[in-house]
Amino acid sequence: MELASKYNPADVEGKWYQYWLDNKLFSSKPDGRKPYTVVIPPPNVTGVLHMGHMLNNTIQDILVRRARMKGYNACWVPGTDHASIATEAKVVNRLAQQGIKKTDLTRDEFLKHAWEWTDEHGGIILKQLRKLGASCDWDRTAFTMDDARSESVIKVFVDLYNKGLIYRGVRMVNWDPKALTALSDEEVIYKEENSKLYYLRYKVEGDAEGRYAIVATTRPETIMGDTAMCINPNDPKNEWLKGKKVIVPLVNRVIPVIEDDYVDIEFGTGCLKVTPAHDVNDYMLGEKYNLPSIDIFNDNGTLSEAAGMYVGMDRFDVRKQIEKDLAEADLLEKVEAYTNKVGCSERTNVPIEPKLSMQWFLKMQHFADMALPPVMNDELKFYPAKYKNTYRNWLENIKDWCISRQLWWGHRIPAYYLPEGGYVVAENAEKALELAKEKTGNANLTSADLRQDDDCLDTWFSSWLWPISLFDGINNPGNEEINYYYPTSDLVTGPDIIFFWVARMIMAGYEYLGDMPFKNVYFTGIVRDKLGRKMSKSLGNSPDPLELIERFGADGVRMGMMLSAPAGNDILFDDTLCEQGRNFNNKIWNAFRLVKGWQVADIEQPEYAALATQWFESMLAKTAAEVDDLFGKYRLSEALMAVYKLFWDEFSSWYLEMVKPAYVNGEPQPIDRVTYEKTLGFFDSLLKLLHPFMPFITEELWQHLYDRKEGESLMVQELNIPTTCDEAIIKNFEAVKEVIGGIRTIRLQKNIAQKETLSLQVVGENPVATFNSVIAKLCNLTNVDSVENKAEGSASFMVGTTEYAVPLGNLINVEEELKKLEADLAYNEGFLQSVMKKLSNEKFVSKAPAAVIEMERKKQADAESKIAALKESIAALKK
RNA sequence: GGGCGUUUAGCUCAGCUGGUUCAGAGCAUCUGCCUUACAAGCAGAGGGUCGGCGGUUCGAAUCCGUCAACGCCCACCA
Repeated sequence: MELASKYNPADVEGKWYQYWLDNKLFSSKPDGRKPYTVVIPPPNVTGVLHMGHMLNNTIQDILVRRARMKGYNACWVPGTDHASIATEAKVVNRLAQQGIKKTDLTRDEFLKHAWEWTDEHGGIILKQLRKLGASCDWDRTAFTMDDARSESVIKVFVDLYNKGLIYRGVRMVNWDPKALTALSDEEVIYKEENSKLYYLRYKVEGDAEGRYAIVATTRPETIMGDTAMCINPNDPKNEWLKGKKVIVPLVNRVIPVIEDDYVDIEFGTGCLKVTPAHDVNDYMLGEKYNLPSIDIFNDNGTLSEAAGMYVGMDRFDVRKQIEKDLAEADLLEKVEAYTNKVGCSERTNVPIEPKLSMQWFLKMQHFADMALPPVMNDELKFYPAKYKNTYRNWLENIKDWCISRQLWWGHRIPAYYLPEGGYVVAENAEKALELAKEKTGNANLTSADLRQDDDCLDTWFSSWLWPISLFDGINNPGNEEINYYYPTSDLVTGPDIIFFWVARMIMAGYEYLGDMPFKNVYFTGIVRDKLGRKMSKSLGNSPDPLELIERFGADGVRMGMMLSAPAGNDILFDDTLCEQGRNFNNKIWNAFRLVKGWQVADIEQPEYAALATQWFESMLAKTAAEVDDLFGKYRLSEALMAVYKLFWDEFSSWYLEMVKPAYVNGEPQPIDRVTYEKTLGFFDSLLKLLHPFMPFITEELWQHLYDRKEGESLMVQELNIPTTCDEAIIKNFEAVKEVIGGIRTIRLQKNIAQKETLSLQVVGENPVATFNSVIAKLCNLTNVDSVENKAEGSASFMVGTTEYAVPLGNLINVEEELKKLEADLAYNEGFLQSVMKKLSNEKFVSKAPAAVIEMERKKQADAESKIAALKESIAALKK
């Protein structure tokens, strides 16, 4: 077989992915094996793959593939999320481009457009994941708005309503004036903003001196909604305002001065304007003091009729205008620069408007009580564990969840209003009608008399059921799949959705299955550029994942992602990481070329090769054990590094160099069969260890390693490398490496080519004598001799307490050699001194554990023997 | 305003309950090599007073206190 000297991923990736699909290797059905289940964090249906998805899905694929090879029935369920606000916004924009306004359409017409959009763009991202190698069971692909999921959502809503956990009420909610919907608290992002603090003059009614109360506000455009002014009762400077009435500037409405210690005496003038309809705190004051509430805004953020002024203008235009008007009327005391936090919609990015409105809420205390303990006591583990604090903090301060959204794209709330007021909640219109008849006692009601609530549910109200609804556990409780796959094993997601999603899935899990939805949560970091900036479209610093895959191969990119991605740490992504991944692929490729290029003969196995295989067998076992341990701790990048070093350093640089047959007279020699078979076996094991990280190249090489049958695949081989190793041989070999390194250094310093043979002298006992044949081969030595005294004119070095010398005759520069030895001597004498200082410290000797003292004594003895040897060498040179 | 976390070689990070030769890895850097698997490579080398200060201890990167810088989360300050 001829192989190019460079690995070309494009030649193999598509081929093997199709092969895996054709052989149904990703597919999972309940069976007698233990399940290993992962549900994908469903990307937005209209989303496009970005680096965050790459990281997240690479990790999932690594975990899934490894579990599969460890003998689990691995099931990775893919799917997408309908993302109501984001998708609806996209559909509205597209319609706008066609000159169609949403308000011109009926709900059904709009939904038709939305489904068209979904069918067109939906699932692109899932296709892209295949390029990455994701081993999802695609037959299970789900959508949060498909029939089974929708039915589950509605069932759950009805159930929670019947349990008394869902209620409807008028509350101050976060209103998104662009998306025209309420948002949950979690969907509001507070941003620092440079704004102004306006000091407004409120004339005091009937004050003989014509005095003003000065109110500081950031939102002068809301004065039309003022229904009181509030002072702190303990504020001496505003004592004079008690019991007075003031006149709202421009508006000329007379409002009372009320007193509440909510007001901060230190802030501004200590006078607070109270606008119950447009501020959460003011709303509370309004409730408390029974103030009227004037809603001056329309849903889109323009001023309403109720404002009486500036009607129809946008809220921010009004702010500019009213500043002018106030100044003209001499009612503006001053304006100060001010930074404050403004809540913005997570989706549309516009400042949210606190708004009083009728919404549906889910009572959360009940869920919080269930969801907190299992995480705190590590039944359900978070990696990294620091997120337990974040989780706890949220649950301990839980607020009710506003679950209604004024959107059409989503699950419509199954509440039906009765003609004479009131409503019923039911899974469908028929059941609603029955209930309605019961409730009203009117048997003549028809479904036309009922009006279904127009609102949709929050997207997360469907995603929180994801681990259950994917296995139809809501519609079909106790079915075979839910029993088998639930609880799922690992969830891989970002910490940014710990409240939105993770916490709520835990809640739903305990509510509906009485058990956790997953056993472990792996929180990934955020993918940033190498300067630490978040990747964003506007910065243009976000690479296109598919282009990266083209440049470096999927395996190269996967490795690039994983090389620096410890759980919970942000990864600073840089193309050079992928380059490293690509280079590694090439290394594997070329090692394979070497091995498969050997001629095999039935000749005796050389001693050095026998030693090499023994040693590598142990290294392999040791690393396999290490990798097991690291996977157990979800330290994936370290596991990858361990395998990387095993392959590159131990296997390629040491093992292959040791067993590689020599050339004689320009002719390659054959390798003995025993070593050859062992080497193929090692390669097989290495490919298995590597496969979860780099599935494509490993499959390609595995297929060529031996003759394989159609349908066979590395991805379903069992990863069962023995993990017991011979520590002694590993330790001895470390010394061998040092000896070889010492000789190589001498060659380099003296500029002696590898072709020229040398000999090695070991002064005194040779602790690595068993490896002489290995040392001789790698260093091109004619002989390794044990001597009493090294030859004159030799370059020497020490490994441990043993001195090694390479006779070089007149090549030796005595001056240089002396300098080197003396530096070595000085170092060892200094070291001995520090050890002696410790040992002569009575407190140390009396208090430190015996083992530690023993260690120090050994250090002392070793140093002394080294010093003696060095002194001897120096004396010999000086002769 | 609270809470959490980070600070170890040029970069990204390991260093678990304090003690196996005065701190490790990968990348990058430097030196020498186009040696018939691989220059996307090979061989070798250099590089850190473990953020500052103080304490506990025979002994601290590792424990405690404090300060500083950075980051994240939560919170209604107009």
